[in-house]
Amino acid sequence: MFFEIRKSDSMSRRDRERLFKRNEILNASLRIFAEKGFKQTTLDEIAEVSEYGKGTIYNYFSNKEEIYTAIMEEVSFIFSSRIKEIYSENLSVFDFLTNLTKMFFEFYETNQPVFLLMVRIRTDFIESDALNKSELFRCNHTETLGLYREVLQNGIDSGEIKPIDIDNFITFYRGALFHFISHSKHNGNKNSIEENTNFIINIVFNGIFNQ
Amino acid sequence: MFFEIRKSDSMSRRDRERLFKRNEILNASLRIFAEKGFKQTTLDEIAEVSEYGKGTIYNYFSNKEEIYTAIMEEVSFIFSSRIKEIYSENLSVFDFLTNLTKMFFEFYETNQPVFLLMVRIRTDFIESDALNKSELFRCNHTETLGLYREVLQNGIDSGEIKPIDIDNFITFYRGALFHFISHSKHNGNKNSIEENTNFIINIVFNGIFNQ
Amino acid sequence: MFFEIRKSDSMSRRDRERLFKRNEILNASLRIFAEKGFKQTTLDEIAEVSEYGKGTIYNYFSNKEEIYTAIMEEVSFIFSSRIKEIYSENLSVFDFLTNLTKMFFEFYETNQPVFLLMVRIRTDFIESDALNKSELFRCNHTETLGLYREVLQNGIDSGEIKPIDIDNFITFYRGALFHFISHSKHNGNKNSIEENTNFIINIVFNGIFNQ
Amino acid sequence: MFFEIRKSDSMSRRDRERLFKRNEILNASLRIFAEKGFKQTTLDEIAEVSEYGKGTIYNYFSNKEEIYTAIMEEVSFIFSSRIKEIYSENLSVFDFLTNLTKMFFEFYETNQPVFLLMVRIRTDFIESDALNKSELFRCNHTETLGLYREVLQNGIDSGEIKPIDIDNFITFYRGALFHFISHSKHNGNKNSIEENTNFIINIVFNGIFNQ
DNA sequence: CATGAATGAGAATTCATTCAT
DNA sequence: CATGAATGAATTCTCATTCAT
Repeated sequence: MFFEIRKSDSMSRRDRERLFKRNEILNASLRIFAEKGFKQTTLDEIAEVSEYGKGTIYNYFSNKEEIYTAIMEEVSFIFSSRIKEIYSENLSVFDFLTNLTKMFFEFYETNQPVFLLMVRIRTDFIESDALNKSELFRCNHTETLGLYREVLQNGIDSGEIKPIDIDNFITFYRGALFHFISHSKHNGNKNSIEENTNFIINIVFNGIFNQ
Repeated sequence: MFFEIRKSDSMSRRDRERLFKRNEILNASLRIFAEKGFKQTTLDEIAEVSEYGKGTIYNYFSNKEEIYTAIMEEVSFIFSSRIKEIYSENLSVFDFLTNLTKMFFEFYETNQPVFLLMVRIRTDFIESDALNKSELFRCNHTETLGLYREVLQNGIDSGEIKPIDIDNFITFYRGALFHFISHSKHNGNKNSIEENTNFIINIVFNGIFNQ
Repeated sequence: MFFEIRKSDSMSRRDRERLFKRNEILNASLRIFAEKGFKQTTLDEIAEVSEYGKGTIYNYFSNKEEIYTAIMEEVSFIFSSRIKEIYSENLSVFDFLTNLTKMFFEFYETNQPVFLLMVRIRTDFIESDALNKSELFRCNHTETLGLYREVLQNGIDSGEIKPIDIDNFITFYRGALFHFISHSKHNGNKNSIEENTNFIINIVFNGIFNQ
Repeated sequence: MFFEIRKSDSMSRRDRERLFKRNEILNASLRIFAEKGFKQTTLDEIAEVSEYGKGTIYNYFSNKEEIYTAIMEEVSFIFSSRIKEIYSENLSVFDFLTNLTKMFFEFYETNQPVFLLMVRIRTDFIESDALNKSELFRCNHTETLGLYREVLQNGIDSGEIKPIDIDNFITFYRGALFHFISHSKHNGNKNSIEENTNFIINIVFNGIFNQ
């Protein structure tokens, strides 16, 4: 499960239970949102999958959008954290992107719905404008971009990579990667994470020209 | 406008008018579908934007899904045609992908909603299963893939490009390109079509490594 | 066809044509009303079956209800006439009802939709209150009842039949007959008109008791 | 009211309440269906008469047809049960039909809408094909017919009644009876149940011939 | 007159949210 | 808190009727 209690020490039993149930609802919702999108997902379904009453859900979230936002914030937080971790290792652009790519593939492997949901947000950003309202979400996004930029700028400065337009490259790379991952299963891709990672990294760093 | 009367010669005035109005409805729907997606789009809105009564819409299409399908079939047909044209010039992989990339950028420039809608389908394929039912749509898709494959295989055989996994490359390339284009405006990309095309082609063919 | 031009002599060509077309519409409507009832029948269907444009129909009738009323008035008129004919022969109750019964069976044979429609009215009398407004319809009904009553009263007076409650008998007899005829096909009844007539007349006049 | 809770012992309060409300909806619908027929009846009206919100109705039935089917199944079940009871007394044809006739008159007296609805089904069988789908309904019908047949066959074998065509007689008798009852009020029939029963039974068993 | 396109009032159905228990 | 019944606003779709050509 994606939503799990992590720092339960400092909480009262009541608070822990509350958080636990809240997470159960989020996990159920996550799966359905990922599969169907925001509008398509009904509260009846969330209630059924989460095995709580429909009314109960409203004790934890004040409306459907809030559930979606909570998920997206957590998702963006997790991704942001993972990226930060990799960033903190002070790697070359090549190693940074290799690790990043591997991390996304692994994430897909273990948390497919979360990943698909993230991809979906990038298209659906209009379906629910909750995200635009979410300070946290935008903040994570901006912060992450900053890390990417820094690594790439260093790579350019050190001569590791060509002096490309950084922001465009980020758009390009993330689009390619997320799309590739989310369509890989559908397209019958049977390669291992390493093979897929190498495939992408190879293209991006060396190109497909022979020589 | 995307839907326009092309071969009106052989039609009666009545038929031409009917087609014209049908196209008006399609053009209006297209914009809204592109912006909001299938489920989000209401018939009231289509009626309002197309400036017809709600009932009138149903004189041209038997339900909402049929409008969506009609659009998608036309969109897929147009893209398929453009790709075929480029393919028929018997170009090298480099020139093929360069022209293709330019074509997609140009398409975005002149028919932004159509392009966005196409991108949306790739995520939304669940929202409406109309597409799965559309023989024409699937057919265009398969045919297009065949062209890609042939060009790439020739490129590999002739030694122009490395012996990459063709299907994975197609997934990668299309994902990258479509995502890049659809996010370029949102990301403040001010480059010309040529600049953007070169940017992408350069990465894909030469990589970002410095030498 | 049920609606046919009968007295066309005194009419101008224009009037004859008008009447002819009006009848075509009525004949088409009749079939559909008989099969589906008033509400279920759409003007689109009437237009299609009658092979006239929807608008044309409104040149002959000012609304759907008027078509229905026109049919009902004609139907009630025809039945009323047939009953009058039989009545005018001054028959015994036995012969009167025998002829009447035979007539209804024959009518069903040649004009099944008309007959079914008539039966339907007896249940549907609420669906369209047109009938309540139709003076002619009520008039035919009353007149017919009068004939029945007279024949039966004469039969009672002459000692042919028992002194039964006349109005109740009429209700009973008509209900039985109409229901029997309209369900006969559905129930797999393969008897000839004579056999069916005898069957009913026999029960009504002699009863089913053995002796 | 027609729908009432009968075996509430084994149910929880919640289930009892749910059943109670479901019955309220059915009773309201029954009246309207009887008066107007299936198509004519709107959910707005059912909601209004049953004094529930329109949405509430959908918590108990998944669509309008299901309400109609539920009613028809119950109606057919009740009638079937009553007929079985009378059948189980092993009566002569005369007593069987007398009791049956009385039962139908009594039923009309206490549950007029239910009776009218039943009569309506016999004409409307096309309006909603729900009935064709209802196994239970067809089953009750077939079973009931079987009882009629058995009683009549015994009557023929024992010499009580003439050797008539049984199926045709059933069609005749039921048509006559149902029509008579449903039109009696409308026709100003003021007789008691006994008088009406005797009237019909007398005709059917002894005929109207004077000796 | 003939036509069929245009229309909107009306009907069924869905679903987020409220609320009494 | 937990629950699910109640609700009505919103949505899709139908169809009698009008009207311009």
